[in-house]
Amino acid sequence: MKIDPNSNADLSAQIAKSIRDAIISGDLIVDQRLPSEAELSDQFDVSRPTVREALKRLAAQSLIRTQRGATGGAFINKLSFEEAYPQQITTSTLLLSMNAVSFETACEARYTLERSCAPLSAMRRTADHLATMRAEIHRQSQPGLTDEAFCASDVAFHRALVDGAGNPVLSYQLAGAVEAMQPLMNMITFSARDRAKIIELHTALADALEANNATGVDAALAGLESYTTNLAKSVMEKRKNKA
Amino acid sequence: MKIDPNSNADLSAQIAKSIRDAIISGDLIVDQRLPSEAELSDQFDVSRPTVREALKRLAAQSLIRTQRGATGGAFINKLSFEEAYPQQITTSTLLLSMNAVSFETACEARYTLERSCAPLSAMRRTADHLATMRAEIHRQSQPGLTDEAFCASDVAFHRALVDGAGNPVLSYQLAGAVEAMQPLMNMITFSARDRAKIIELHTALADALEANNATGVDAALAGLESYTTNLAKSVMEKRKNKA
DNA sequence: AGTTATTTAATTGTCTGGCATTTAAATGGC
DNA sequence: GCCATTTAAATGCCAGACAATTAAATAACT
Repeated sequence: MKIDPNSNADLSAQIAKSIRDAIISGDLIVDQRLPSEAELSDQFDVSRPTVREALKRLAAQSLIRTQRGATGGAFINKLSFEEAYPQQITTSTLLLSMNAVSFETACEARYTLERSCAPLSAMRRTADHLATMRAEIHRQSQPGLTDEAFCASDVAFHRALVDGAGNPVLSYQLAGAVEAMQPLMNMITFSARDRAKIIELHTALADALEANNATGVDAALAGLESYTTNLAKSVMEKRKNKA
Repeated sequence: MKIDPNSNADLSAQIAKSIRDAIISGDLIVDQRLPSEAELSDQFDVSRPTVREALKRLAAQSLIRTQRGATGGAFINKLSFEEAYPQQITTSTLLLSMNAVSFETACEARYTLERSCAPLSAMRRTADHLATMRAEIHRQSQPGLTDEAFCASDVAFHRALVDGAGNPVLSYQLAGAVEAMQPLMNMITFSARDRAKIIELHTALADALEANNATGVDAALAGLESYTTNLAKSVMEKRKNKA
């Protein structure tokens, strides 16, 4: 392994890329131990701090994990869906907040993706998924619930719907879309009347899912999308008038 | 800012988290300059190498960029969709290869998501999107094309379809699903007959898109999914018999 | 005065060397 | 054979230094 010291990229970035490529290509496999930091600095002909910076880059992407002690070192990490979730959500959240994506666009994407899960979920959802959704509906109808808690429950409800499709890849992809919307949703203050309407649609959704009725689920989601969008629009309108 | 030296997490990880949280919460805004490494090491009461490791972690997630020189430093990076794409693809690819996701599951997720874009794309696709797709179809019918090139063209074709929906959030979410499939698709060797069938379905898809016919697009995608799945199944079958 | 060349200061990038901490294995005593 | 101790290997962290880069301040020259 050799590194070009005349490249405009950092040495640590080059080394990280070199190792990352080896992981992606399959040259390094899960749980395999990388050479020690001292050995790596020999191989790449750089100092140990530089190697360490490279390893931290990889650790930030959950590509490796490190362990101290005699048999320690850096190991290729088995990237799990559970680990990838938060990163996906963080990235999606920042993308939305930094790129001035309109509420409509984000909402459209979210419901478009979610509706695609409806047929599968209507087919495969288990009793557990249904129970989770009913429980969240119940929580949502509690009076003293804060807006944040209401939104969190909303996320949990929709996640159960998505998970009902029984496809982990789908769940992963949807996590970003659904959870990243939460900060945006939190900006909307839900009145008691709005909550009742949302709960009504959630109940219709759960009923349809219980009856394995894909069309009904889809209709409920469409209803939610249009209601949410209109709600957001009127909230924005009010704010503009006040200011 | 204070860091707990007794936590089981690395100091650099804690510092990175502290800064990352400040970015997510909006305390640090785009293009804002972080304190210099020397100042940060004072503030967090750690050494400069430790601060640097923290900054490299953030750089690995494209959350900051650094610049050398008198007015240099670390700046909060505006995370763009373009930057986020490759990371999303890398993560999706590794998730598939490390978690023994079956071809069927991955394929189902990919086409489920893609079909959800069909109605929007049939409504909004521009002439450009259509031209890209026609061009890719033409490339796919070239005789001497390698399997890799054929798959790459396939990806470009489907990406044009997704982009046609005119929703950047949707395009971003789909990028992972579509592109991460490519390595799996590459494992299938396409015979001339298979390619002809795929091109036929692509043509039908483009025709339906040109006619703003959402149902037609959806049908073509459904056809592609079942054809691809069956193809993969028979390839796996043959391999098993040989071995 | 205006323009160009030079110096200076600030900052990141990298290296050397070292010590602290953690962990498992080797060693030794019973 | 079992338990306590030592040892060695590895990561985690630090101090200090120098190199490279960059922009601004300064000086020199026309």
